[in-house]
Amino acid sequence: MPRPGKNSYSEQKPPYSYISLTAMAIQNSTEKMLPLSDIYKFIMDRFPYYRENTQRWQNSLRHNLSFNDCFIKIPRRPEQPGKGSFWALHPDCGDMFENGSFLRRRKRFKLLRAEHMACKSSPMMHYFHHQGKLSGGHHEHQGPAAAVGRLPHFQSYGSINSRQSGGFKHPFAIENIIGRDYKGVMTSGLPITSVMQHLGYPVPAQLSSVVNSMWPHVGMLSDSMSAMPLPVSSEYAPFGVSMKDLYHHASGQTLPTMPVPIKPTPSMGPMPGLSGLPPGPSHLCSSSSFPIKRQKNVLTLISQFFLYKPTSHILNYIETSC
DNA sequence: AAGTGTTTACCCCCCT
DNA sequence: AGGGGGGTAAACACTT
Repeated sequence: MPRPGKNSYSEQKPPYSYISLTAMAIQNSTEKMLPLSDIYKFIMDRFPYYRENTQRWQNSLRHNLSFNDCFIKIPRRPEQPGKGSFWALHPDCGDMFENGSFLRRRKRFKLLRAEHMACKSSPMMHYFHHQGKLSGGHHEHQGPAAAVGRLPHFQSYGSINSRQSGGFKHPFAIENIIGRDYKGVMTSGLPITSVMQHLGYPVPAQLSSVVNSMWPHVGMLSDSMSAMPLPVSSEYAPFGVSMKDLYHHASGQTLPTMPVPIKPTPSMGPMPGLSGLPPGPSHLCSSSSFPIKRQKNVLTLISQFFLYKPTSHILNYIETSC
């Protein structure tokens, strides 16, 4: 097994699986999705081993893209002509790799049968709905703001991962990728209802007043929702980060050019308090004097309002903003 | 035609 | 031995 990071892989096969390599390529892209040809290019640029026998490994890679549920297809826009679709990571596959390392997956990411059918029949819509899903499972406590954050291309990776792995932030986690670029946006204090309006959802005054009365101090999106970059323009380019930033670990430690296995430190235990709550909107519950149950009712109200929009509306949004 | 995407089959390795 | 993850080959369909 070659040691990654120090020596070139020119002669030896990198220790990463095709799934890992593909995930690296996608996460390394600014838009968190890549056409197949760009995935090839990423791999060949970084791993000379893959500059040979291209037919063999590219066939394997395509097989992995289709076979593994952790990869989803994003159709091209009409103004983006070209062959094939874009490939992205499924929003819930963030904890796929053990200890954040690309060397080994902890488990295969597998959709349930129903989910699989929905995803394969309409991946974009599945992606959207999955991102916005609020009830059940570990999404139970996430509010509508989190749903906003999980809209397609507002956030693509890392929230689940970072939540489950405590304080540990993999260098490819969204927290480390986004960095400071969105801090200004996030601290701008946009009300949730404004975000919804920004996305094209008419917000009745009744709903605004409910939100404002319930959360006079937390109706704003703050920097604690750092995993929820907001659209700053009509252009879809929310992840404009340099490679330097990408490989700069949260601790300030600079990583080698090659991704290396990440060892968790003893301090990487679960986040103190707020068990089960996402790192983003946790303050909605923790700092408010309103009972959590009542807040959840409002969150549910908003989420229903947000999600139960006609498909055409959602599709229109995706078409215009992706 | 070439590239892309899907599916099936078989193999190897590792772990339990 | 059985199961799961991963790699490879190949056939086939579809798209550009």
